[in-house]
Amino acid sequence: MPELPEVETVRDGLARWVTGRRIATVEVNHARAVRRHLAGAQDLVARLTGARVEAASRRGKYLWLPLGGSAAGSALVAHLGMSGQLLVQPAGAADEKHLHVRIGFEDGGPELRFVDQRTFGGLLLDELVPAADRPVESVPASVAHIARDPLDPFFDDAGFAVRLRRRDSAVKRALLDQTLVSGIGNIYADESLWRAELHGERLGRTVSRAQVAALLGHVRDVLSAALRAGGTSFDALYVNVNGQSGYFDRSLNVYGREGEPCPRCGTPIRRSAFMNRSSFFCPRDQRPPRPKSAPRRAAGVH
DNA sequence: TATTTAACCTGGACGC
DNA sequence: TGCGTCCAGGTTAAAT
Repeated sequence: MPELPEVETVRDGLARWVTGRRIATVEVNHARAVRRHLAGAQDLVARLTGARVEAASRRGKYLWLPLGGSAAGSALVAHLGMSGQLLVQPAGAADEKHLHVRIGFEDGGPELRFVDQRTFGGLLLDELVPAADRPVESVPASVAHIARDPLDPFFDDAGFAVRLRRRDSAVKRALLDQTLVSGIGNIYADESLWRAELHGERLGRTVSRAQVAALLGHVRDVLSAALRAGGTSFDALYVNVNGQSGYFDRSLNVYGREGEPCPRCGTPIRRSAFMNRSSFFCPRDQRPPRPKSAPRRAAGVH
């Protein structure tokens, strides 16, 4: 699934292959893929046509291409959802089964394709606005609510710790909250918590400052290692812009490894349901929090 | 206000 | 073989 390392790998590919090129044609085959562009597919096509791609940027799991020329001040924003792909393909290559948007360029070179099996992802054209915490930086308005990611040099470690430790909900829920810290999904949340020897259901307010600092360090280690491996792929659902899979899945310690021995202590990895998805953890190294005790009856009352 | 849940979506795995 | 059910999970609107 595309989390930060996968999205960054795609961003890097877009920077190499698409930057500096002028858009000639845009074809939208599936309206759901542009549902977040509220003005509609026709408006998206009209505004993109003739625009020049100036760069490829990212915040968390969101990608965007700042535009110049007729669309200056705006950006083509993409989110890959769970199965979205941005592919750079020769213009004559066979269409993918779930090809939803095709963007051709004036130079006649490779085209940019948005392919998405589950259509949780999508594209939109949006205005760029100054970042709230650093106005010299601009982000699409639709991405402004997303926090910086832990690999961002302007990520605020102390602010993250304060907000996390104020929470009356689970640490894993906080890691997945993109308005608190971005780029982390289910896979890297479980891997980071395992490395930090923290159970994901521990409440934020029970975690010490030192534990938060250590957790952030592990998050950065996991994300960086996955980035070096080109991301994690379990199937053909995540690929870079050239259609190649990453290989970090070979380095996963707990995710998807129910019943296998914990690489640290040998205890079988356990799986549990959490937030409508699966959590994988070592029951020995990551002690679950004690369940909340039932409210005591007042003395003498039956 | 803070927190949690459900819906969206498709294809593969699995049981019968 | 074919059918039905479950599962994967990022985001957000709705519910609690």
